[in-house]
Amino acid sequence: MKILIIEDNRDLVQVLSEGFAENGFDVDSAYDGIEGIGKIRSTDYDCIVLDIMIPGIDGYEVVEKAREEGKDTPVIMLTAKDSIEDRVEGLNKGADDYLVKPFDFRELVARINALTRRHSELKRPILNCGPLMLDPIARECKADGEIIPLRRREFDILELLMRFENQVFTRERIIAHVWKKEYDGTSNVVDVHVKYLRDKLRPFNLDVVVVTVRGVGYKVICPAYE
Amino acid sequence: MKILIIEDNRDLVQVLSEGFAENGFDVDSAYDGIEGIGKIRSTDYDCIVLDIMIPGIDGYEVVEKAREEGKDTPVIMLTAKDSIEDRVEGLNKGADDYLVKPFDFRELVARINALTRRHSELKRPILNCGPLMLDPIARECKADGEIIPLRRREFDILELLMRFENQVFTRERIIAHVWKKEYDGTSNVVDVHVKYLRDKLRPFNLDVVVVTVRGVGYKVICPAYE
DNA sequence: CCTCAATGATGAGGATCTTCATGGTGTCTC
DNA sequence: GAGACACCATGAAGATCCTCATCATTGAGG
Repeated sequence: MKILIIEDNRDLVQVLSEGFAENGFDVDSAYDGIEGIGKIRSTDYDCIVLDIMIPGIDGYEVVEKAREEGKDTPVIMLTAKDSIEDRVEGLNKGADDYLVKPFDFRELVARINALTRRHSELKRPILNCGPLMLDPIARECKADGEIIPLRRREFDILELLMRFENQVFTRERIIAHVWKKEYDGTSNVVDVHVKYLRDKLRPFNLDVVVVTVRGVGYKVICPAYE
Repeated sequence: MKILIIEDNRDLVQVLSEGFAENGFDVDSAYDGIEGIGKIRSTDYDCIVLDIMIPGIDGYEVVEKAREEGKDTPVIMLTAKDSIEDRVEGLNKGADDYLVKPFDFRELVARINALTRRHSELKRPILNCGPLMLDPIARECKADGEIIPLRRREFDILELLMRFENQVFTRERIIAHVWKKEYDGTSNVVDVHVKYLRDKLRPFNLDVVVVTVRGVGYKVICPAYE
């Protein structure tokens, strides 16, 4: 299993390389877009881990170029937290999954495995829950083919819950994942955004999808399977 | 020079350790609060790099305990992006500086050097510019002793400019530092927040402190030295 | 000096997010 | 079943942030 890391932070590259090596991956690296493109051209990788903010050609263009040249190697993008929302077009250029910095290394490995496992079938991870569909890359949420415009918090919460369907998340864990900070124990932000989310799903008779688990937290269920 | 890293992400610990070693530091590490406290008790470090979100006892409590026990070793906190604002009290528990993840390794080294150099004199880095004073740890901005309430963006921009007084920052660099994303070239967010900032400084005749450098960006000057 | 174009400043409006207060609902005990 | 309590849902208001359109300023070239 051959992996290419394109990332200008050399320290991060070193950590990742060692981590991957421990996981039995064969690792190669590039420190900017030009070098990255070159390596993609000359070698067949099983997966590419690509930072967006790199010197010269940025990550989006790297994916685009790779795709134009017929490479369909799975690509996981690393992105800073705020870059997500306003880059939807860029995100559509062909990446298969993404991870927000700072991230958990185990999660990165999990996503690489998920992508390479199903490589050659459907790649981009689309989350489904009955008629509800969520595309984390396009950052789109649809029900019955109709786009439901979600705001950042709503989207992030729904994505988290849908990635682990039927698994309960405490407010702490939701805050930690979505807000990337610790829970002070008093705020009810999560509740409020869950309400917003339900309000938007209700017209599709889907608000039951987000279920309250009293005394614990929230989870997403797929009503079709009930 | 002996440094202790308290951080649960073992990969990050390894990167940092190696980086520090290259800089001639003697490195020790702990993976949670309890272990950290223990090591602080038993050893005299020159500096402690401390993540806030660690298992068990969190970073704030570690600093607090260390200070209660009379340790005045400089502490640099690592914090996720959103944790800043609503943790002012926690931040006041005795840390000397902080760094927002994801950060640049060179910046961490620079801050360690700054802290240890002036250890035993004034430690906590207070940024001054004539009558204007900014405390990044307390997240407070004062003029003539009076607190000027700044919002997140305003504070972050002012802090960046004041850390490098008289140095021009382009909108790109400001966006990269404060928003931690790349600049799309169209938005005028920076301009707007600079205006907000000036509006708040004007009552103190301090809006001239933030200077426009036409065609380039903004910088902070200290009018007293003119 | 005048004009034009580029650049920055500003005002207004709206989108999003958060907090707070209140009321409802489930759960436990007696 | 009634009451007490914890937990959750909701409405409303305000804080913060961002976009857009417009106006002012600056600098260059004629």
